[in-house]
Amino acid sequence: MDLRPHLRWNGDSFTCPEVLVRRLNDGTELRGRIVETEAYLGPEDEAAHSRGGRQTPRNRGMFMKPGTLYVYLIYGMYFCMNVSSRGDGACVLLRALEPLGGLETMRQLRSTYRKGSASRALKDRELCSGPSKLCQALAIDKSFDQRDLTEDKAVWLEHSPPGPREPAVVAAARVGIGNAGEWAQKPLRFYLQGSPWVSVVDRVAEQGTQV
DNA sequence: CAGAGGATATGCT
DNA sequence: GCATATCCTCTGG
Repeated sequence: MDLRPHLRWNGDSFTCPEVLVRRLNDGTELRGRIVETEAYLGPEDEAAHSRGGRQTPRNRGMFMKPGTLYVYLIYGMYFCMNVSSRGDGACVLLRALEPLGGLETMRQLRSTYRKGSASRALKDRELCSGPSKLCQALAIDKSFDQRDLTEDKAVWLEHSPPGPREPAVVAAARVGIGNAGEWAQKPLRFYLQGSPWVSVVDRVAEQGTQV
């Protein structure tokens, strides 16, 4: 298994996007195809939590072996899910999934965590179109931090069957990192062009993308 | 549709 | 104290 998805997504061998599977305690399996990621390159990356090589209790998973999960709490109330990609502080943030199975359970999980929970039913596109949304939809929380994605019984990756055409991948600036200098501009966010499941579409970046 | 504001744990100055 | 790899609700055009 290639556990350096940001290289896969960047390279010319992007033919088999991965499917993330989450098995709940009751046996329900939730499935989503990864359609958007961000790469964080490690100590040199000013926008990464591992910048400067600093290790804290929070970011320890970034420095563990490739395939280790780094799940952290953001803004005091949401989770983000990353996969360590080299073991030196580099990782991949999962930003959006195309829901493939267990959508009703995802909808339930999402509304449970949401604020005014009594409100409207969520559309399919609202289930996994953001890093913290997908954590809610798949019931991923801090207890998954530092787990091994290649060994865990509750969460793993599967290859999705190759489609008729290679999907075009857009490389765009990462989201939500305004204060990281030149690193904020680098095209380290990758998503499937035209996918309705991504969190943020960058029309300008798509102009420069070779299809 | 765009923008403002709130919730609030963790790490840094 | 202050910023942050976010999301949701409310308001105004």
